[in-house]
Amino acid sequence: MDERTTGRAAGTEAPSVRLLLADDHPVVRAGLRAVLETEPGFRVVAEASSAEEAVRLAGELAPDVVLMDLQFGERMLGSEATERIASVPGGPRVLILTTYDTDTDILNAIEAGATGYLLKDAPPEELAAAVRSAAAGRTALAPAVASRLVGRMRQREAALSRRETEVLSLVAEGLSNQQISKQLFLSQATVKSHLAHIYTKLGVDSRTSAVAAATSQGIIRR
Amino acid sequence: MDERTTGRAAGTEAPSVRLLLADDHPVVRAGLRAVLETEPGFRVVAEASSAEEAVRLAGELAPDVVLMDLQFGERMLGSEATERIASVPGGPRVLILTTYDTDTDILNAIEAGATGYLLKDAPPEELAAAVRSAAAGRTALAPAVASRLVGRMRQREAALSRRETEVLSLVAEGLSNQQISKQLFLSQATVKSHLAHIYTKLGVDSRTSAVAAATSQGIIRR
DNA sequence: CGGCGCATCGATCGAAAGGTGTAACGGCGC
DNA sequence: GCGCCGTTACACCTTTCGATCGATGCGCCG
Repeated sequence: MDERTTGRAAGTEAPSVRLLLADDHPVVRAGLRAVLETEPGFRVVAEASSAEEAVRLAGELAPDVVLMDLQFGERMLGSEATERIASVPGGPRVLILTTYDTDTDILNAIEAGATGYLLKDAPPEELAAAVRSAAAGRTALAPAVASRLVGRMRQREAALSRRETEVLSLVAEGLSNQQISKQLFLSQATVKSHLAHIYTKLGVDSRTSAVAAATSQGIIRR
Repeated sequence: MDERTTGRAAGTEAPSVRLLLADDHPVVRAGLRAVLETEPGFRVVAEASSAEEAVRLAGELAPDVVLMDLQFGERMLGSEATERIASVPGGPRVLILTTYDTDTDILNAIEAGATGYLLKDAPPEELAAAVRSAAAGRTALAPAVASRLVGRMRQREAALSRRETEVLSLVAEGLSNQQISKQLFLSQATVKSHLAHIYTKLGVDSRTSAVAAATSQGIIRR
């Protein structure tokens, strides 16, 4: 709530946390820079506007923490960049900073090795605290994210197989069983079979409600 | 790329454009502030974190331009706030600044009286230029937005009626014709009738593809 | 005032989708 | 090796959906 100085004295040797900002929105990068550089103990060493650039700069500059967006323009390589950066043993911690909070996004990011997951509507103090936690190696989750995680763990049924997800995606695009069977070189019976399994797993009983459920849970995008 | 001074001399009488930033993300507000205040001729007089606050501050402070987000937390009152601010005769110009660029969003915003429509991934120069245009009363559209608009005008068929949109939304949530009829106190015949019209207008032939088409065109959300 | 679009309801009929049961095959773990 | 799971596939039956005819009342506009 109230502002208070950290326990450590400031004048020792300035152990600033070195940051890399990765986001495709210039405005967001400027905002993060503004918010974080006013806080003591942070130094933004570089900005990346694409996932590829983030991976490259993370390797070259070896920052302490990478603040990473999950949505980069059209392609969603944010999670992949996270994985590549986080896989380096002594490498930077990766803090995900995104607008959305779908279950699968969160899970994927954590599986990719992210140290924390923040939402962009987080207040500056929360942001700064999370970065400090990440720099120290501690996990940092936004409250909204944390509650989603436990809810997700409680009913981990909704794990569709790769094929099922593929079928459901085509359903979401509006294709009929007929069209899906042709596109995937299957019989309609198989498509129906997949759909029946999907319905059971999602607890629904129609293609449209399956799409609705999967979309709200972030299993399929768009 | 390179920094350069503006053509106008700075010392005349400082006719700064007075700005109100309305966005629910603190980081974005800070970013806008950082980007715009480094440019000469802009002054941020206030920030609003909700649509209601934006309307109130716009009335009290009478800024020249309001930079307005369309998505405020859960409810989408951004367009409503735009309408209320823009309806005042001598009032501020409203510049929409959002992440999404769906057709109906753009159309609604412009109908609500917005002077311009920008995307958050716009580079700082484009942003500053748009604000200057808006302050001068000129319309400012992001290139991506402009091209969408003309494409939209070309095939303006897809205008669903209010009732049709309502039905389609329920379809998108996964309800059956039966359930929709009960929820809207209609007969299934009427629901079917609405759907048939919807299919004709959207050029599709199934509920799922109607949802897909409407979603991609931004007619329905989520 | 006579259309026109919108919203409401009805009936019919064929096609599509969903429910249930059954089964084969390959991979993976205990 | 045996069982579980994912993927593929088929048959039969019921329900739902979509397409195509209708029809009525209402408000708006030229």
